[in-house]
Amino acid sequence: MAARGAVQAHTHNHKACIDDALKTARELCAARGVQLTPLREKVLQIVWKSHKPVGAYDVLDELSRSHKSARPPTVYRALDFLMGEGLIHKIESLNAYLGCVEAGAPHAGHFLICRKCGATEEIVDPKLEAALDQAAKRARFRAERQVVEISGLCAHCTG
Amino acid sequence: MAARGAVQAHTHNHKACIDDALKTARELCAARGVQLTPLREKVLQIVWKSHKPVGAYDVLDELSRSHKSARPPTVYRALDFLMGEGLIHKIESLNAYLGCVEAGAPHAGHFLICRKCGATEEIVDPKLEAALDQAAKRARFRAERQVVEISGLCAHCTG
DNA sequence: GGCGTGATGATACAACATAACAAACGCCGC
DNA sequence: GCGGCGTTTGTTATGTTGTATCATCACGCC
Repeated sequence: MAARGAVQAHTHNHKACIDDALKTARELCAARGVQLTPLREKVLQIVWKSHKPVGAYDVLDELSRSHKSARPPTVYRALDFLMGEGLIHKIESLNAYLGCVEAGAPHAGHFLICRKCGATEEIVDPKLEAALDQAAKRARFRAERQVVEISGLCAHCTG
Repeated sequence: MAARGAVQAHTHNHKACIDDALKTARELCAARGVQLTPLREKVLQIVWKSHKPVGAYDVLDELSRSHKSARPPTVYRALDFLMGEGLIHKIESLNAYLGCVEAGAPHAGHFLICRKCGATEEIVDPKLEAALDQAAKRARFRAERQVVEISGLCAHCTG
């Protein structure tokens, strides 16, 4: 499935990737009894346009084409909803947002962010999760949220 | 030494902790031939006033008492200098800054952030570092910077 | 003295995010 | 039908965080 696991951002079929993400989102929201309204779905689609994190005001610019009344709160509310449902992540080090490739499975998001091409890969690594849990446990710290963002150069850009 | 390793933010002698951090900073800057000017040292001292991350504009408020001419660029320039010398870290998830307890030893900063009391502990954990390196390596990603911020409740606040 | 470099002063602005209240919409019980 | 309620969206304004740009100052050096 195009949107799962280690996404090859430079080579994959991104249209299928978006379609899949939107389909998953519709199913999840239906199952949960929450409303993935046209506005929210449009925002999700905009965030998914690439595998690069997108800023809220970029979303707003794009959204404004179809939604003339869109304003910052319009966008932030939609982003908050989507984050609440686990459909997107916020990349804290960039103040930007990214589609979640594991929507539906509760998880912390861990990311590899290429500073050259901007492509950002969400990684799922049990060993890393274990190491994070252990580190918190050692300090008798009750972890609730993990922000793990590794920036550098992706395989494609070092090549 | 008060400022080293796992700081017990709730119990330790913080005055000694600040003094130690400032002393280390002066020594490091002298050794490197860079200028820890009075302005920069004052900013460092303000950041070190607690073990809670402090916002740039909070630094500015505090700095203004002694430096009437201080403006946002004044503060951001000092913070940039201090980060460049590895004397403070930026906590991305809070847009705030924190004194570095391992100044002088190049390292990624990994943090445990208590959402209740705000105390933020910098952790040094070789296993976590190894897990992060491995995760990047597996994706053939050349890591340059790591942002690792775990928020939740500290040992003191879980009771 | 004149020059180069690094640090600070000063003004303006850009980028990111939220507060607060109003209006619209669907749903449900009556 | 319609009145009340919860959810979503509209609207205006403002708060917070961070930079760009150019001027000025201090110091060492030849």
